[in-house]
Amino acid sequence: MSTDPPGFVLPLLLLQGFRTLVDALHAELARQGHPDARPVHGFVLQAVGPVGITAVELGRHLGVTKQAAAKHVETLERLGYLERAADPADARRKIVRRTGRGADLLARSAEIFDGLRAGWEDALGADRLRALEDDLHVVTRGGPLRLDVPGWLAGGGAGDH
Amino acid sequence: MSTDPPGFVLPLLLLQGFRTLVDALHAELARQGHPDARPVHGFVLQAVGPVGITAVELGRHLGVTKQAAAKHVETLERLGYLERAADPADARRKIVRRTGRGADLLARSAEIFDGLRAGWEDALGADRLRALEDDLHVVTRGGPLRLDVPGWLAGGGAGDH
DNA sequence: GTAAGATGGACAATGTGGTTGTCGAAATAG
DNA sequence: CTATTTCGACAACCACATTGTCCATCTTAC
Repeated sequence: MSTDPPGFVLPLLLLQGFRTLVDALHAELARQGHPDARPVHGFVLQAVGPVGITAVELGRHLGVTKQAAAKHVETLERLGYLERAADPADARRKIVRRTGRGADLLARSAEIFDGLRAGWEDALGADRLRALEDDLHVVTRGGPLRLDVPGWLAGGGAGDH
Repeated sequence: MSTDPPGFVLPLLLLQGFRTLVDALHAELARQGHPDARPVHGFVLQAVGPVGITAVELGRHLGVTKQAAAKHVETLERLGYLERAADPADARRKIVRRTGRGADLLARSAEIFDGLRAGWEDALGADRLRALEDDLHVVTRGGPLRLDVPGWLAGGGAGDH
């Protein structure tokens, strides 16, 4: 048996794997009418959910401040992926909702990811891919999805109010 | 047999796995005298290599502009991880080298990563972890390491001069 | 040997994403 | 009815990346 690889290759492989998938996703999304979509957008749209959400809640879901969340909303609104409406029950709240285009982006993303996964299945075999997923699930304990990755990588302290 | 998970969980698992490892690394690094170390720093120090490098070359290795690379060097110099020296053979070049502290950070990181990998080995079994690494190696084809992750996630176009 | 081009490093300006802090309006608790 | 909390907006600031420009220096061609 050969010797184990050094520990530091593991994180590199994981990051590279993530990047490989996301790059492929956006290459295909661009081809399917979403050239302006960026990796973060999927996270935000996912967090918005089917029923809508407020900026504060959104920030809480994503692990960033409400201001940062509001900025994303503004961007995605400009791109036509989100819309905001007043809440009739609470004049303070403005509900952020996905537009048809936003839903389309998510639907296509899901489909494309399924295709990419099928590609991995061809390369690795169904059993080994399932094992890979199961194992990652074990070691990560399925933490919440957070998109404060930029600042996190660079190292700025995160933390809401 | 149960049905396959949707494709979009795969990238999430990979990212979460990466984050899990890196968070654990830096928690331990902070305990071992490197509280200011941040995820990017390891990438930079690794790219600098044992013999030193110029800012332009560094940027090329990392997939960012020379200005961005120079800023990282400036930061790491301030933290005591890097030092710059004039090249006697070429008055234009300034060689960036790791300091003793920089080498120490890398050494400790390698050691800690080994420990984290051992933890995963305990949780998953040696064979399955090896399979996971091998499989990731297959699907990623071992691309170069790039640290333009922040801008990449957000979506800004990358590209040197 | 000198002139033209390429390379390395620094500086300035800009854009984006994030945070803190503050404020006013509206809902809720007492 | 008042006090507290919550939501959204505005302003300022910082970090990191980009492009563009400029100068010094090395290299190459003539």
